[in-house]
Amino acid sequence: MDAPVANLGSPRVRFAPSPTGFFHVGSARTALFNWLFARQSGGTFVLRIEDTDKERGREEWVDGIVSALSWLGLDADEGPYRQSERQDVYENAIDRLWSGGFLYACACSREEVMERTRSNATPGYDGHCAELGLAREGHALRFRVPEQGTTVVLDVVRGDVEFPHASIEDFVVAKSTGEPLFVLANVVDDVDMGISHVIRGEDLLPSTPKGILLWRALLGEDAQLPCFAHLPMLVNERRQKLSKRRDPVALESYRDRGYLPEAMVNYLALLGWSHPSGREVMPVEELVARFRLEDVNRSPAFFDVAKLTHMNAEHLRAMGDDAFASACRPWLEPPKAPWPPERFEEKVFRRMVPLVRERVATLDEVPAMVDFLFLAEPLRDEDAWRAVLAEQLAPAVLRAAIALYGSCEWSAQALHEATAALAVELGSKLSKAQAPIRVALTGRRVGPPLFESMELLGREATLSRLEAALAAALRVLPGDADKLPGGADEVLPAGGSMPPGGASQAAG
RNA sequence: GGCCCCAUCGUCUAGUGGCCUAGGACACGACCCUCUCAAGGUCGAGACACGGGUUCGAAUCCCGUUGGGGCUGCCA
Repeated sequence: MDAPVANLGSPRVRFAPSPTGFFHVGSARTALFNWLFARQSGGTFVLRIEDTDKERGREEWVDGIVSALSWLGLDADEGPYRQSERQDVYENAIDRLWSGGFLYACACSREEVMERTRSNATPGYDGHCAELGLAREGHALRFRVPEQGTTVVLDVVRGDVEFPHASIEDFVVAKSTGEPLFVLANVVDDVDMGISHVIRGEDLLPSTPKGILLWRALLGEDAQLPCFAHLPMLVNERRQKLSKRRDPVALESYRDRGYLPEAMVNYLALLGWSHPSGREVMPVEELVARFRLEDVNRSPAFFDVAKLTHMNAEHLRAMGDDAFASACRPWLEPPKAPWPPERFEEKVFRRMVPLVRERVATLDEVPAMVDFLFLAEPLRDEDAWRAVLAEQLAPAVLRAAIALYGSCEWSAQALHEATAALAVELGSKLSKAQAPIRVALTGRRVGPPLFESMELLGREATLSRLEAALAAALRVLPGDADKLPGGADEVLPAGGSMPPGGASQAAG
């Protein structure tokens, strides 16, 4: 091991996940706070994979960590280092601890340890093997915790936390195979990598005094310890620590559901920290500028998807057309999009961008906003379709619309005016009259502004969809004009002119 | 059980002894705007866990209680 690196110069922090599953939003928050601190202090952000347990780590999980950090934009300055490649460093540390008399070999089986723990008044393992003088080889190695005294954790967010040594058992630092355990490898690496600030979840607070004991055993009683900051836990609605088993915590799933990395970062930053001005929606640069470790609070925070969703909508609305369009990319082709790729028209979509952007909270809502433009027939929301077309006014509106749209100027404004006039003619409000037209064209009762949509859809598709809807409306209203042997073409109003069947005006 | 942490609206939080009849945001409700839906605007309901201290004065400091959580592995 190299000489100790004191807390001089710029800070060095590390994010040290273990690759035991998909990437967790709680891990993302820890990584973010480390990264923010490093960036705002001009420090170094180190990525270290804690894969000392060979039976659990999997390469794909390491890839998951790296890609998740990359998606969030939390770039590491060093690493990833892997503990699995640093065995010699730990063995060397164990040698030194052994020869320094800090360790003893323990031959107790798991069952024996459990019995001793249960029957003994002192917490944890009772130190049974401490004075047996067993050989080092083939045995687990335990750290000899002093019986007297207290170890104090100096924590930036929690203040000084005291742990009486009497409450700390003689913990295992190396397996009987010689492999190091987390608490040892973690400290050895922090020392070796010159880590100045340990920023991690509060669940690690109870193991911190053990780490400090090791740190001092390795470097001496007056060793320069890192500055600790234990972040409040992220909890579920039942106020329990977020769990991979029961809670939706996979970062990837949020990405796949159309959440923006900048929204995720913004939201995560607000869990346990707040901007001094109270501002909530802000770019990452602002987070970097204002983040202070000392301002992190102490109480657990519920990961609230509803608020994340709101944050996402805010970030979406703040995006430029190009950025929004490119963020939409994955949602504009199968399997996320329901239309055949060859029918998609970039120009048409780009015209829709400003209308869509302010109506979606997540990107996976985008396809449903525009699918009617790229599908031969709109996808029908059957409930909406039936309900709207069953209105008494529907056939008249559709007939009049067909007549009007056959000849009017094909622009959103002209269509708006024509439809408004139609409503007046029928003694209806425009808001009511537009409903059957909307459902005829888009299959849904809600969606982007109707007249802009119509302009892009084009006269031909508009008219044929209106006619199909009229036919359907007459079927559900038998009293109106029963029996339509010839289909929609025969129900055009007498005074209406035939549609010229012009070519699509879409995206002209 | 032991050790440790935490405690302001349903949720995230502001608040560091008087500026608090406790502020903001999300969610919720009403209204306005409006071609639907959003967005936006206005308004509304909604919290200092409890009990003792200290103090002229406490959400803020101290003690206790209660509640919640974490840790307690030859996992990390």
